[in-house]
Amino acid sequence: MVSTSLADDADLRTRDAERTRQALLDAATVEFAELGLEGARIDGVAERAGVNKRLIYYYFGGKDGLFYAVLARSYAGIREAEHALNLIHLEPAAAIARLIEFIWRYHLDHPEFLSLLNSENLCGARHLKARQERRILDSPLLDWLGDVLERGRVEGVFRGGVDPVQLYVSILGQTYFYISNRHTLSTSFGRDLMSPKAQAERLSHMTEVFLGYLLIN
Amino acid sequence: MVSTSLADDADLRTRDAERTRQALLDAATVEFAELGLEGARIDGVAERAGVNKRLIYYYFGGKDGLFYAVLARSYAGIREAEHALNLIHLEPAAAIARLIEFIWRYHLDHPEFLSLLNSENLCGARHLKARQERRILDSPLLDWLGDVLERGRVEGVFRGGVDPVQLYVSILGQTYFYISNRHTLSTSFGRDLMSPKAQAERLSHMTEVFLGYLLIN
Amino acid sequence: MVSTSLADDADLRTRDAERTRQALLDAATVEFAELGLEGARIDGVAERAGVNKRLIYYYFGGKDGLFYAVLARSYAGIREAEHALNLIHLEPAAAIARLIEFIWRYHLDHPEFLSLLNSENLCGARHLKARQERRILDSPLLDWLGDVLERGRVEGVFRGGVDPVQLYVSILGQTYFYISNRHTLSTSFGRDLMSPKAQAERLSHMTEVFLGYLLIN
Amino acid sequence: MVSTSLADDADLRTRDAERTRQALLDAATVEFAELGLEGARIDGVAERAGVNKRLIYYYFGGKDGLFYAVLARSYAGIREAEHALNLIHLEPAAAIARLIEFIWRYHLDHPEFLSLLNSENLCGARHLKARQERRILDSPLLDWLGDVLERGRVEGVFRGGVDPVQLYVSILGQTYFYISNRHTLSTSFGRDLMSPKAQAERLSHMTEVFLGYLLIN
DNA sequence: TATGAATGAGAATTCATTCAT
DNA sequence: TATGAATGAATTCTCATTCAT
Repeated sequence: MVSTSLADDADLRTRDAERTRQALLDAATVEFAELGLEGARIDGVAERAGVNKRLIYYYFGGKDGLFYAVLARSYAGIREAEHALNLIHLEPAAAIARLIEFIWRYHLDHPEFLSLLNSENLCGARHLKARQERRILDSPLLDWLGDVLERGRVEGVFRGGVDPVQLYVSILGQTYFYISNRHTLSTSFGRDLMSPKAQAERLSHMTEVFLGYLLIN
Repeated sequence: MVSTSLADDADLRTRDAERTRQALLDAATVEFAELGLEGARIDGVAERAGVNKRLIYYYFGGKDGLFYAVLARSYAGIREAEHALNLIHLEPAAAIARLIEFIWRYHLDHPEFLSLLNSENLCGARHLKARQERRILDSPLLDWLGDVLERGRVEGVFRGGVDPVQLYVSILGQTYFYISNRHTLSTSFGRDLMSPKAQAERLSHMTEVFLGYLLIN
Repeated sequence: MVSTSLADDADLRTRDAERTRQALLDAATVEFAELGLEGARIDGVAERAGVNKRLIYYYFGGKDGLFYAVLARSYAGIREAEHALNLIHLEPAAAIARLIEFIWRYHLDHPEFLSLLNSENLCGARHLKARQERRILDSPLLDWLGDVLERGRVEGVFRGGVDPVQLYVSILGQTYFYISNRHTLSTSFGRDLMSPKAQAERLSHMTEVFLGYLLIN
Repeated sequence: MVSTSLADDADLRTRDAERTRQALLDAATVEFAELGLEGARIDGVAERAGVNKRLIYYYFGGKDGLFYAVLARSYAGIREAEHALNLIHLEPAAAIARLIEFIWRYHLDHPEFLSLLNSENLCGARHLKARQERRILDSPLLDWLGDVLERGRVEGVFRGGVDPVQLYVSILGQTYFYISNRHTLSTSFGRDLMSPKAQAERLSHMTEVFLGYLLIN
């Protein structure tokens, strides 16, 4: 009853190890998102994870390694979500609307991702540049957006000459800025930007802008 | 162009409170913009300013007081620049183009302002909320944009029903995000986003989007 | 109307100087009493006095000089109060009771004096030892107590062989300790030691003890 | 007598948490007693203890936590010493004399305790009030004194109507004040109050006062 | 794999004091 | 006599990281 087979022991250890890693990543995601790269504390992460802080060094090498792991996992998360999106069988206009809504919802649901990106940009993207894992940065959305724009042009509903990269950045910018800067914006405008009504208005405005721009007549 | 007058140099050593204050604010603006609120160091600011760090406490009370002063001065700077903008005597479409260009140029020329805003948002805008100096947040641009939209609508060139606040935030978002997230974006796209050519393309894209959206026909 | 005679000017200046000195001493007395010698702040004193802190150096040379001045003035205060006490025309027992009451009241009314003495003792009385102003320490009470004890012995009402110094210290100790240690004592006993009732009980207890000890029969 | 065993020295370098804690408490007791709460230095404590100062924060949270720990241990020390005192099998008068002598000796041997209490009172007993560990403050002496007074009264040797709390405070006051204020008192009187002779005289005076007060006839 | 103990460099902040006017 | 500006040395406290087990 006390002894277990060697294989089981190894298994359990492996599973615990993985659980510990995930607990650390979860905790670190919150810590980094709330406090920024510099503001986050190793002790804070360990405490949130309920784990000895020495393990952060064991698993991730240090604070920067941990941050990179968190960031990479966040990118992986959005990549995964993107794959669930299917624009091909939608009409061009509907596809654009769907894309905007997807990005908007994802940013709303994952403000921590925006915060992590801010941190990464503050330090000149040194974590991403250090490791050349370009894969995690490649979004299929860009290609799909290109397809949709082309399809719309061919069908005569969209204007031509639209750079998918520029448009993609514009969509991201409109959602990102609204959410990431909500505190200063709501202080400026004296409005709650995050009420359900405000959210709905924002989404319909964005959709209107981009479709208004793209659609011919 | 680089040299400063002897008088300036000499005066820096004299007991000129205002000059010392400004030197600290200049230094702190750079330090906070480059390293963020948490990453900035009191020693770093003092060294950049060539001033005893004790004076930071003497004049600003502490790191947070200094940050607020820096932020407030940055807001004042953009407010001042805005006043030089004159949209009234322009046709609606030209006024919109001018507005977009103004914001774009200002953000390009003052990336430190974007960084400061990111820092302020990261901490929930606690500095702005602590002092209720709402004045510094009030931009005349919003009113002017409202006027332009209305003028365009009356003249029959712009669509109606456009919320100036939403549009203002959209314009800001498109410029802000491109500049603030340039490091991760350029890593993602493998493009230099800041080359003169890229800048020009970005501006013309943005103008196209918003005018394409607003203009009827 | 604008010009005043030179003499008046000098007078006014002198009077203002004295007022400033007194304001500083008043402020410092409170600051030192509340926070102790080490806990007291030069800035705190200047602020309480509503005076530039440079003047502390001008008038008193520094923190230690200020503390000594405060202490000396406090001693002078109690010496002055003592002179108003007249034990000679009282019967021995009444004189003792009067003496105890006087000390008790003075300590109650001047807890800052106790605190200052504690500070001075903590640093080995270095301020008093540095200047040999023994005069300020000489209390007439000791002589008067000696007289009363002798008178009582001769009249056959008091026991003999009582050392006035020991008795004086005992009386001081009983009042001093109760007041100086009131915070820990009241925490220990869970009683408010400073209510009027508690104060009255304390005084009558002390009087009882010392008269019970001294009186024959 | 002075030398410590090799084992002790070696162990101080090992990772013995309890030993480190005690070393810090010993060092801090001296530092706080000599310099007061405000005058004591974290660096001073660490240096005296031969320990990294970071550990003060690790074990005690900060200066105040350390002070409380020191104070609590000091209270525990006197509580322990008290338990060795046995008054029950002594005659009332002898018991009182024994009690006075015990307190006197304890204060003489532990002047640091008096100093710590002064510090605690200076700050309004905030450390004790913050934690509600009333137990450490409860002395058995008070009950025992009550018993002795009652016994004496019943046996007809002591006067009645004596409040044990008042008497206890009086005894404490007489010993405490003499020792705690020895520097100013000896400066005042120009006598060495701590010579063996002076100590003996003080003890006999105190005993005489309280027995003179209590005993009938 | 996991952990409590320990550390050195550095962080913000404080403080008595002096300078220049 | 008075004052705002300036300073250097401390002082408390923090932090990422390593050690020993």
